[in-house]
Amino acid sequence: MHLSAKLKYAVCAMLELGLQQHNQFVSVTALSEKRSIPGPFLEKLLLELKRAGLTMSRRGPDGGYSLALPPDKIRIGDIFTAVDGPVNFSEGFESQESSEIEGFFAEIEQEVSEVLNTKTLHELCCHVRKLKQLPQPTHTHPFSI
Amino acid sequence: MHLSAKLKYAVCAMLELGLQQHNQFVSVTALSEKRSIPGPFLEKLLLELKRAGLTMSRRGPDGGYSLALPPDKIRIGDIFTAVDGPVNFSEGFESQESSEIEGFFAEIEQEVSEVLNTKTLHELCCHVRKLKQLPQPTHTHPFSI
DNA sequence: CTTAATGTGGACAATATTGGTCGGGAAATG
DNA sequence: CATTTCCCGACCAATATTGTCCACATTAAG
Repeated sequence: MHLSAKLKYAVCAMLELGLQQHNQFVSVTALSEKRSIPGPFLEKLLLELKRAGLTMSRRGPDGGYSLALPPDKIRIGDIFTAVDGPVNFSEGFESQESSEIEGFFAEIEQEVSEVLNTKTLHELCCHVRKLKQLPQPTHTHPFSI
Repeated sequence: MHLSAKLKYAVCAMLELGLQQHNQFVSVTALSEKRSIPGPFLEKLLLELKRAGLTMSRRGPDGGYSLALPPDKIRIGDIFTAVDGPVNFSEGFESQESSEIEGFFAEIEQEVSEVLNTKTLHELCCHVRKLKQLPQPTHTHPFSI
Protein backbone atom coordinates (compact mmCIF):
# COMPACT_ATOMS: atom_id res chain seq x y z
CA MET A 1 0.00 0.00 0.00
CA HIS A 2 1.70 3.15 -1.18
CA LEU A 3 0.84 6.74 -1.89
CA SER A 4 0.24 7.81 -5.48
CA ALA A 5 2.63 10.30 -7.04
CA LYS A 6 -0.31 12.63 -7.35
CA LEU A 7 -0.96 12.56 -3.62
CA LYS A 8 2.70 13.20 -2.83
CA TYR A 9 2.64 16.14 -5.19
CA ALA A 10 -0.46 17.40 -3.45
CA VAL A 11 1.15 17.15 -0.03
CA CYS A 12 4.25 19.01 -1.21
CA ALA A 13 2.17 21.70 -2.85
CA MET A 14 -0.04 22.17 0.19
CA LEU A 15 3.03 22.30 2.41
CA GLU A 16 4.55 24.99 0.24
CA LEU A 17 1.36 27.03 0.44
CA GLY A 18 1.21 26.46 4.18
CA LEU A 19 4.75 27.75 4.63
CA GLN A 20 3.99 31.04 2.90
CA GLN A 21 4.12 34.11 5.08
CA HIS A 22 0.72 35.80 5.24
CA ASN A 23 -0.77 33.17 2.95
CA GLN A 24 0.47 34.87 -0.18
CA PHE A 25 -0.59 33.67 -3.59
CA VAL A 26 1.92 31.49 -5.40
CA SER A 27 1.76 30.93 -9.15
CA VAL A 28 1.56 27.45 -10.56
CA THR A 29 4.84 28.05 -12.37
CA ALA A 30 6.69 29.11 -9.23
CA LEU A 31 5.28 26.19 -7.27
CA SER A 32 6.10 23.82 -10.09
CA GLU A 33 9.71 24.90 -10.16
CA LYS A 34 10.21 25.10 -6.44
CA ARG A 35 8.82 21.63 -5.81
CA SER A 36 9.83 19.98 -9.09
CA ILE A 37 6.28 19.08 -10.04
CA PRO A 38 5.41 18.94 -13.76
CA GLY A 39 3.63 22.21 -14.50
CA PRO A 40 0.54 21.10 -16.41
CA PHE A 41 0.00 18.28 -13.96
CA LEU A 42 0.22 20.59 -10.98
CA GLU A 43 -2.29 22.88 -12.64
CA LYS A 44 -4.94 20.21 -12.69
CA LEU A 45 -4.03 19.11 -9.20
CA LEU A 46 -4.41 22.56 -7.67
CA LEU A 47 -7.71 22.87 -9.43
CA GLU A 48 -8.93 19.65 -7.85
CA LEU A 49 -7.79 20.91 -4.46
CA LYS A 50 -9.68 24.10 -5.13
CA ARG A 51 -12.85 22.21 -6.01
CA ALA A 52 -12.43 20.30 -2.78
CA GLY A 53 -12.31 23.60 -0.90
CA LEU A 54 -8.69 23.33 0.21
CA THR A 55 -7.12 25.98 -2.01
CA MET A 56 -8.29 29.19 -3.57
CA SER A 57 -6.97 31.11 -6.55
CA ARG A 58 -6.68 34.53 -8.12
CA ARG A 59 -6.12 35.12 -11.82
CA GLY A 60 -4.12 37.73 -13.60
CA PRO A 61 -0.73 39.25 -12.78
CA ASP A 62 0.48 38.36 -9.28
CA GLY A 63 -2.23 35.72 -9.14
CA GLY A 64 -1.78 32.13 -8.14
CA TYR A 65 -2.97 29.76 -5.47
CA SER A 66 -3.17 29.94 -1.72
CA LEU A 67 -4.78 27.91 1.04
CA ALA A 68 -8.51 28.36 1.42
CA LEU A 69 -8.37 27.54 5.14
CA PRO A 70 -5.92 28.00 7.98
CA PRO A 71 -3.44 25.12 8.04
CA ASP A 72 -4.72 23.81 11.36
CA LYS A 73 -8.15 23.31 9.82
CA ILE A 74 -6.77 21.20 6.98
CA ARG A 75 -6.39 17.57 7.97
CA ILE A 76 -4.03 15.25 6.13
CA GLY A 77 -7.04 13.05 5.49
CA ASP A 78 -8.72 15.94 3.69
CA ILE A 79 -5.86 16.01 1.20
CA PHE A 80 -6.07 12.25 0.74
CA THR A 81 -9.79 12.46 0.13
CA ALA A 82 -9.58 15.38 -2.26
CA VAL A 83 -6.96 13.70 -4.41
CA ASP A 84 -7.59 9.96 -4.18
CA GLY A 85 -11.16 9.81 -2.97
CA PRO A 86 -12.26 8.72 0.49
CA VAL A 87 -10.74 5.77 2.30
CA ASN A 88 -12.84 2.84 1.25
CA PHE A 89 -11.86 -0.53 2.64
CA SER A 90 -15.29 -1.97 3.13
CA GLU A 91 -17.02 -2.10 -0.23
CA GLY A 92 -16.75 -4.59 -3.01
CA PHE A 93 -16.33 -7.89 -1.22
CA GLU A 94 -18.35 -9.99 -3.60
CA SER A 95 -18.33 -13.29 -1.86
CA GLN A 96 -20.30 -15.29 0.62
CA GLU A 97 -20.63 -13.43 3.89
CA SER A 98 -19.78 -10.24 2.06
CA SER A 99 -21.81 -8.08 4.41
CA GLU A 100 -20.13 -9.61 7.45
CA ILE A 101 -16.71 -9.07 5.94
CA GLU A 102 -17.62 -5.53 5.01
CA GLY A 103 -18.74 -4.83 8.57
CA PHE A 104 -15.39 -5.99 9.86
CA PHE A 105 -13.48 -3.86 7.39
CA ALA A 106 -15.66 -0.85 8.05
CA GLU A 107 -14.14 -0.76 11.54
CA ILE A 108 -10.63 -0.86 10.12
CA GLU A 109 -11.53 1.82 7.60
CA GLN A 110 -12.83 3.98 10.43
CA GLU A 111 -9.66 3.63 12.45
CA VAL A 112 -7.43 4.38 9.48
CA SER A 113 -9.49 7.46 8.69
CA GLU A 114 -9.05 8.63 12.27
CA VAL A 115 -5.29 8.37 11.95
CA LEU A 116 -5.37 10.54 8.85
CA ASN A 117 -7.81 12.99 10.36
CA THR A 118 -5.93 13.66 13.58
CA LYS A 119 -2.88 15.07 11.80
CA THR A 120 -3.13 18.48 10.20
CA LEU A 121 -1.23 20.47 7.64
CA HIS A 122 -0.30 22.82 10.46
CA GLU A 123 1.49 20.00 12.25
CA LEU A 124 3.35 19.13 9.06
CA CYS A 125 4.39 22.75 8.63
CA CYS A 126 5.63 22.96 12.22
CA HIS A 127 7.49 19.69 11.85
CA VAL A 128 9.24 20.95 8.74
CA ARG A 129 10.01 24.39 10.18
CA LYS A 130 11.41 22.91 13.34
CA LEU A 131 13.69 20.46 11.57
CA LYS A 132 14.86 23.11 9.16
CA GLN A 133 15.38 25.48 12.10
CA LEU A 134 13.26 28.11 10.49
CA PRO A 135 11.61 30.65 12.74
CA GLN A 136 8.15 29.63 13.83
CA PRO A 137 6.12 32.60 12.62
CA THR A 138 3.63 33.97 15.05
CA HIS A 139 0.92 34.52 12.49
CA THR A 140 1.49 32.83 9.18
CA HIS A 141 -2.08 32.75 8.18
CA PRO A 142 -4.50 35.65 8.14
CA PHE A 143 -7.37 33.41 9.25
CA SER A 144 -5.58 32.37 12.37
CA ILE A 145 -5.14 35.88 13.74
CA MET B 1 -7.75 4.81 -1.13
CA HIS B 2 -9.30 1.46 -1.83
CA LEU B 3 -8.40 -2.19 -1.55
CA SER B 4 -7.27 -4.01 -4.68
CA ALA B 5 -9.44 -6.83 -5.99
CA LYS B 6 -6.52 -9.11 -5.33
CA LEU B 7 -6.43 -8.22 -1.66
CA LYS B 8 -10.16 -8.76 -1.30
CA TYR B 9 -9.77 -12.15 -2.94
CA ALA B 10 -6.97 -12.92 -0.51
CA VAL B 11 -9.08 -11.97 2.49
CA CYS B 12 -11.98 -14.11 1.30
CA ALA B 13 -9.69 -17.06 0.63
CA MET B 14 -7.96 -16.77 4.00
CA LEU B 15 -11.34 -16.49 5.70
CA GLU B 16 -12.53 -19.64 3.98
CA LEU B 17 -9.43 -21.50 5.11
CA GLY B 18 -9.85 -20.11 8.59
CA LEU B 19 -13.42 -21.36 8.79
CA GLN B 20 -12.43 -24.95 7.97
CA GLN B 21 -12.93 -27.45 10.73
CA HIS B 22 -9.60 -28.96 11.79
CA ASN B 23 -7.75 -26.87 9.24
CA GLN B 24 -8.51 -29.26 6.41
CA PHE B 25 -6.91 -28.81 3.02
CA VAL B 26 -9.08 -27.18 0.39
CA SER B 27 -8.31 -27.46 -3.31
CA VAL B 28 -7.90 -24.36 -5.42
CA THR B 29 -10.85 -25.46 -7.54
CA ALA B 30 -13.17 -25.86 -4.56
CA LEU B 31 -12.10 -22.53 -3.10
CA SER B 32 -12.44 -20.85 -6.47
CA GLU B 33 -16.02 -22.06 -6.84
CA LYS B 34 -17.08 -21.44 -3.27
CA ARG B 35 -15.80 -17.86 -3.22
CA SER B 36 -16.27 -17.00 -6.91
CA ILE B 37 -12.62 -16.21 -7.49
CA PRO B 38 -11.18 -16.88 -10.97
CA GLY B 39 -9.30 -20.18 -10.69
CA PRO B 40 -5.96 -19.38 -12.31
CA PHE B 41 -5.81 -16.09 -10.47
CA LEU B 42 -6.50 -17.72 -7.13
CA GLU B 43 -3.77 -20.24 -7.81
CA LYS B 44 -1.15 -17.54 -8.08
CA LEU B 45 -2.57 -15.76 -5.09
CA LEU B 46 -2.44 -18.78 -2.80
CA LEU B 47 1.10 -19.38 -3.92
CA GLU B 48 2.08 -15.85 -2.93
CA LEU B 49 0.43 -16.36 0.43
CA LYS B 50 2.38 -19.56 0.80
CA ARG B 51 5.65 -17.84 0.01
CA ALA B 52 4.74 -15.26 2.65
CA GLY B 53 4.31 -18.07 5.15
CA LEU B 54 0.57 -17.69 5.61
CA THR B 55 -0.65 -20.81 3.84
CA MET B 56 0.74 -24.26 3.24
CA SER B 57 -0.11 -26.81 0.58
CA ARG B 58 -0.19 -30.52 -0.18
CA ARG B 59 -0.18 -31.97 -3.66
CA GLY B 60 -1.89 -35.00 -5.08
CA PRO B 61 -5.40 -36.33 -4.48
CA ASP B 62 -7.13 -34.67 -1.52
CA GLY B 63 -4.44 -32.04 -1.56
CA GLY B 64 -4.98 -28.30 -1.52
CA TYR B 65 -4.22 -25.36 0.70
CA SER B 66 -4.63 -24.71 4.38
CA LEU B 67 -3.46 -22.07 6.82
CA ALA B 68 0.17 -22.32 7.87
CA LEU B 69 -0.55 -20.70 11.22
CA PRO B 70 -3.42 -20.59 13.71
CA PRO B 71 -5.84 -17.81 12.73
CA ASP B 72 -5.08 -15.79 15.85
CA LYS B 73 -1.43 -15.57 14.75
CA ILE B 74 -2.36 -14.16 11.35
CA ARG B 75 -2.84 -10.41 11.42
CA ILE B 76 -4.88 -8.61 8.79
CA GLY B 77 -1.78 -6.55 8.12
CA ASP B 78 0.12 -9.73 7.28
CA ILE B 79 -2.32 -10.42 4.47
CA PHE B 80 -2.00 -6.84 3.22
CA THR B 81 1.76 -7.08 3.24
CA ALA B 82 1.87 -10.47 1.56
CA VAL B 83 -0.37 -9.36 -1.28
CA ASP B 84 0.25 -5.66 -1.80
CA GLY B 85 3.61 -5.21 -0.13
CA PRO B 86 4.18 -3.35 3.12
CA VAL B 87 2.43 -0.11 3.98
CA ASN B 88 4.72 2.53 2.60
CA PHE B 89 3.60 6.11 3.07
CA SER B 90 6.95 7.64 3.72
CA GLU B 91 9.18 7.04 0.73
CA GLY B 92 9.39 8.83 -2.55
CA PHE B 93 8.79 12.45 -1.62
CA GLU B 94 11.20 13.97 -4.05
CA SER B 95 11.01 17.58 -3.09
CA GLN B 96 12.66 20.09 -0.86
CA GLU B 97 12.42 18.99 2.74
CA SER B 98 11.76 15.47 1.56
CA SER B 99 13.37 13.93 4.61
CA GLU B 100 11.28 16.08 6.94
CA ILE B 101 8.11 15.19 5.08
CA GLU B 102 9.06 11.55 5.12
CA GLY B 103 9.61 11.67 8.86
CA PHE B 104 6.14 13.04 9.35
CA PHE B 105 4.57 10.41 7.13
CA ALA B 106 6.57 7.64 8.77
CA GLU B 107 4.53 8.33 11.93
CA ILE B 108 1.29 8.06 10.02
CA GLU B 109 2.50 4.91 8.33
CA GLN B 110 3.33 3.46 11.71
CA GLU B 111 -0.11 4.21 13.11
CA VAL B 112 -1.88 2.79 10.08
CA SER B 113 0.21 -0.36 10.33
CA GLU B 114 -0.76 -0.70 13.96
CA VAL B 115 -4.43 -0.59 13.04
CA LEU B 116 -3.92 -3.40 10.56
CA ASN B 117 -1.76 -5.40 12.92
CA THR B 118 -4.09 -5.38 15.88
CA LYS B 119 -6.86 -7.23 14.03
CA THR B 120 -6.40 -10.91 13.30
CA LEU B 121 -7.91 -13.45 10.98
CA HIS B 122 -9.29 -15.13 14.08
CA GLU B 123 -11.31 -12.03 14.90
CA LEU B 124 -12.65 -11.93 11.36
CA CYS B 125 -13.64 -15.59 11.59
CA CYS B 126 -15.42 -15.03 14.91
CA HIS B 127 -17.15 -11.97 13.54
CA VAL B 128 -18.43 -13.94 10.58
CA ARG B 129 -19.44 -16.98 12.61
CA LYS B 130 -21.32 -14.88 15.11
CA LEU B 131 -23.26 -12.94 12.52
CA LYS B 132 -24.06 -16.10 10.60
CA GLN B 133 -25.03 -17.78 13.88
CA LEU B 134 -22.72 -20.66 13.22
CA PRO B 135 -21.45 -22.60 16.21
CA GLN B 136 -18.19 -21.29 17.58
CA PRO B 137 -16.04 -24.39 17.40
CA THR B 138 -13.98 -25.17 20.45
CA HIS B 139 -10.89 -26.20 18.53
CA THR B 140 -10.91 -25.30 14.88
CA HIS B 141 -7.23 -25.34 14.42
CA PRO B 142 -4.83 -28.09 15.38
CA PHE B 143 -2.17 -25.59 16.39
CA SER B 144 -4.44 -23.98 18.93
CA ILE B 145 -5.05 -27.13 20.94
C1' DC C 1 -8.23 49.96 -23.75
C1' DT C 2 -4.52 47.22 -24.34
C1' DT C 3 -1.44 43.97 -22.90
C1' DA C 4 0.73 40.58 -20.27
C1' DA C 5 0.20 37.40 -16.58
C1' DT C 6 -2.30 33.87 -14.95
C1' DG C 7 -5.86 30.33 -13.84
C1' DT C 8 -9.69 27.08 -16.41
C1' DG C 9 -10.85 23.08 -18.63
C1' DG C 10 -11.07 19.58 -21.90
C1' DA C 11 -8.94 16.43 -25.18
C1' DC C 12 -5.30 13.62 -25.76
C1' DA C 13 -1.02 10.39 -25.33
C1' DA C 14 2.32 7.56 -22.94
C1' DT C 15 3.14 4.45 -19.45
C1' DA C 16 2.41 1.43 -15.49
C1' DT C 17 -0.35 -1.47 -12.89
C1' DT C 18 -3.85 -4.68 -12.31
C1' DG C 19 -6.56 -8.42 -13.26
C1' DG C 20 -6.82 -12.42 -15.58
C1' DT C 21 -5.50 -16.53 -18.93
C1' DC C 22 -2.92 -20.45 -20.64
C1' DG C 23 -0.16 -24.42 -20.91
C1' DG C 24 3.26 -27.30 -19.50
C1' DG C 25 5.81 -29.36 -15.46
C1' DA C 26 6.44 -31.64 -10.88
C1' DA C 27 4.93 -34.16 -6.94
C1' DA C 28 1.81 -37.20 -4.28
C1' DT C 29 -1.26 -41.13 -4.12
C1' DG C 30 -2.92 -45.61 -5.03
C1' DC D 1 1.35 -45.81 -14.55
C1' DA D 2 -2.56 -42.65 -14.24
C1' DT D 3 -4.96 -39.29 -11.74
C1' DT D 4 -5.15 -35.39 -8.95
C1' DT D 5 -3.40 -31.40 -7.60
C1' DC D 6 -0.01 -27.75 -6.79
C1' DC D 7 3.95 -25.03 -9.28
C1' DC D 8 5.51 -21.56 -12.29
C1' DG D 9 6.51 -18.71 -16.01
C1' DA D 10 4.91 -16.33 -20.16
C1' DC D 11 1.51 -13.74 -21.94
C1' DC D 12 -2.55 -10.57 -22.75
C1' DA D 13 -6.30 -7.10 -22.08
C1' DA D 14 -8.36 -3.56 -19.49
C1' DT D 15 -7.88 0.14 -16.66
C1' DA D 16 -5.73 3.71 -14.02
C1' DT D 17 -2.11 6.79 -13.57
C1' DT D 18 0.82 10.23 -15.07
C1' DG D 19 1.68 13.76 -17.92
C1' DT D 20 1.03 17.09 -22.26
C1' DC D 21 -1.14 20.57 -25.06
C1' DC D 22 -3.85 24.26 -26.43
C1' DA D 23 -7.59 27.54 -26.78
C1' DC D 24 -10.00 30.35 -23.58
C1' DA D 25 -11.46 33.36 -19.49
C1' DT D 26 -10.15 36.59 -16.04
C1' DT D 27 -7.54 40.03 -13.75
C1' DA D 28 -4.19 43.80 -12.88
C1' DA D 29 -1.38 47.50 -14.39
C1' DG D 30 0.03 51.02 -17.41
